[in-house]
Amino acid sequence: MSDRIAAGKTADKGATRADEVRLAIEEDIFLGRLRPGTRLDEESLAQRFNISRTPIREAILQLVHAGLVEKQPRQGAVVAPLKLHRMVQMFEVMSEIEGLCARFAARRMSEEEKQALKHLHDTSKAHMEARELDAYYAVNRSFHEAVQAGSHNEPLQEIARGLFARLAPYRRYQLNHPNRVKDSFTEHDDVVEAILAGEPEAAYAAMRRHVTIQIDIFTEFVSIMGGNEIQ
Amino acid sequence: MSDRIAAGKTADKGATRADEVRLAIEEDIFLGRLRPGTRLDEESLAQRFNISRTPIREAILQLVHAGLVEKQPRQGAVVAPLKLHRMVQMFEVMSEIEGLCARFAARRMSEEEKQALKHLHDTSKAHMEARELDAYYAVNRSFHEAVQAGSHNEPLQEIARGLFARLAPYRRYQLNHPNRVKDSFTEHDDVVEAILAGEPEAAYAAMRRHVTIQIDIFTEFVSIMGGNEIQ
DNA sequence: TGTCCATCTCTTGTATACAGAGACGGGAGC
DNA sequence: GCTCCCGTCTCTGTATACAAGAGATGGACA
Repeated sequence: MSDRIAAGKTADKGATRADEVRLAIEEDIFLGRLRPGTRLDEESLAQRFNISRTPIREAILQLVHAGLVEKQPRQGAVVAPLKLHRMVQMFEVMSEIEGLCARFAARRMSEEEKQALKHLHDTSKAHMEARELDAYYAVNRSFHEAVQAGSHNEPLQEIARGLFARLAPYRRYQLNHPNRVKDSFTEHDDVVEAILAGEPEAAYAAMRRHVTIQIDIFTEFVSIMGGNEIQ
Repeated sequence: MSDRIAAGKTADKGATRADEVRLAIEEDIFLGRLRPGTRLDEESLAQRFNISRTPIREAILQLVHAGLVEKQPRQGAVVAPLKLHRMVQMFEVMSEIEGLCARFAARRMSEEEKQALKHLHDTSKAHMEARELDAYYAVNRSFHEAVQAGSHNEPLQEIARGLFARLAPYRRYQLNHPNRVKDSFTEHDDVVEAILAGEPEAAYAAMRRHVTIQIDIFTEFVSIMGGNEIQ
């Protein structure tokens, strides 16, 4: 049964093989085991998961429509390599989308949600002070997800998740920027404050600034690398 | 070859049968030939297009990920019926996304693009005065697409297109609202003016208002119908 | 007569076989 | 020695056959 699927989190009960494969490949992309540009060969994937090509094809199609994989008729699929200018555009949209989430969150979060958000933020502070990078970034992701959920707008959350997924493989590049963790925490601080105080525009501005700074760091990184296509 | 595909626009040269089927079904949904809630039976679709179930399944999967179709494992696919509160949320996001497009457009549109937008707007005025409803709404769509393209941000355009596609089957309901065409034109007028003048925030506000009004009309329509699920 | 259970059928999910389009390499010609 | 063309070969796209789950239907029992 599910032992046929080698990697990744276990899928839901009612899920099909295709879904399990999709989750596994998705995780491989997130974690960098599959780098952008890597070819996805149907036959070898079929062998790896010990199933036929049919569900593999379906999984790949789903990934194509999630934007994680690119595919051209009769020329196979590769993990989507993002062109630089497109990635900058995506960050640009991301900053607005996340800002929007924060604006809604400031208006709509329940007291429980606000407390949960504050708790997440406090946790990340502990990780920051202990210099636990990986833990900090894990909580960081939860933080953003909490704000997104706080928007109480599902389509908006889906858009945010989609953008996040497509940018995820590139986020690790900013890990090593000097003082990034400390600055990031300070920016989060502004966001939390505005949301807890129920100030939509301040929350929007703070979150937008936070994500925009990531664009700066990213383009800075790219200009050092000098490449037009990151892989 | 392509004569196997009965309906819709002809697909690209390199396209697969699955792509052709997807386009055909997409158009059926847009034009209301397939109403939300309609079951998509793989076998009968295969017969209709005179191909096997395999490409049909791929087409359906693509539609699922475009949000036009919903699917549960082993229970088939139906044209996505939107829950009311979800639809309102989508309009809510749409107003922000289109507002964002307008904001970017005001900053980034070239002189040629601005002239083309103005020309579209003038054309719609003629249709309005001649009371040519269908023509007006066709140009209306082009108008919105022009603004989206003017944002010069592809991911943003994709998001806007996706939302538009999912809302398209429901838009026709506002056709008959009293004075809607005239009001709509006036709202467009504000948008055009702001964009031509290069005023991002005014363009954002005008476009946001324009789409928000559609939400009002829509909810008004729904409250008259009284249903929780529109079909 | 109503309800519950078993079976049956219909539809989807998966496997496998086949066909066709590009890619790649070898050989021939310049 | 280099280039171009043709054949082969691999991989994707499609068809078809098979398996399995979900809902329907009918019968039996209360």
